[in-house]
Amino acid sequence: MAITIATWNINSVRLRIGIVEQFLAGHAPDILCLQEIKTIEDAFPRNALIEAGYPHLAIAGQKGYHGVAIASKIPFKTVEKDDWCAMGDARHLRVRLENDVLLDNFYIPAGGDEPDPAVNPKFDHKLKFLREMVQWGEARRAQTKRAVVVGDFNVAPLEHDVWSHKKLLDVVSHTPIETDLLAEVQAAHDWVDAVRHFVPATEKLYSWWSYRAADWAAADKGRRLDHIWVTPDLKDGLVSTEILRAARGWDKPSDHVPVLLTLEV
DNA sequence: ATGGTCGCGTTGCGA
Repeated sequence: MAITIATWNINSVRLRIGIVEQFLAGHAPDILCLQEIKTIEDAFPRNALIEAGYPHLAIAGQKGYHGVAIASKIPFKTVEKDDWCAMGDARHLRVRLENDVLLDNFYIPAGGDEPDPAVNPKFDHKLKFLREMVQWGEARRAQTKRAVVVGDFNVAPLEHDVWSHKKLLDVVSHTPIETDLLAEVQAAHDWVDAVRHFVPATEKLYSWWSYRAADWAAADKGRRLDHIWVTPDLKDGLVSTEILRAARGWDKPSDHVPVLLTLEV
């Protein structure tokens, strides 16, 4: 069967539940993975998602910061969450689907402003998180052949995943130390970048535009921070992808837009 | 070169 998985950094699910409903009504993914829900689990807008047709909910919440969730039309066999870097942050959820496909949803730390782990603890945390992901991939690759990983990775890995490769080489999200580490994460499980499977690496492609631009669309200084990867065994099942740029122009938008993948599993 | 805008939960912090 073909399923559609979407990932979206929503930047407060309570504030933006209206555009979540709009997105689900218009695009009807089978599974929606959210990051930065910015709420505890008890205050998560469960009823809105159930009424929208997504009764299967996995939520890892935290007061004020971070937080991830998975809302699904199809049931989960299991739900797990890992504690990355022993920080106690709500940055990860894993579900097993009925066909035994594993789906991991990540919110990787943004990393602050200064790209130097010696002076910036937030950047140090980001690099440690990525190194743990390398270990995770190496440990799991032998036993997990059918898996999808999505999320806000807060790294724009390729030259044309940012509006100016040269100008962003020393900007957190596109520094070589981060892009090299993300490449290690990808290699550790031979992950296939599902979106770039369909869009050539020579084409500019973004999923995030800063709130600080006076006119985000005119300036178009975006970055591709949100990703969907699949294991090689699922590569032949890739059907299509979409980055919903229009969502950046919706009422009271998130600074990220939904990224969608349809695949046969 | 600088500062620009968000959301949460209080007026600072993280993005």
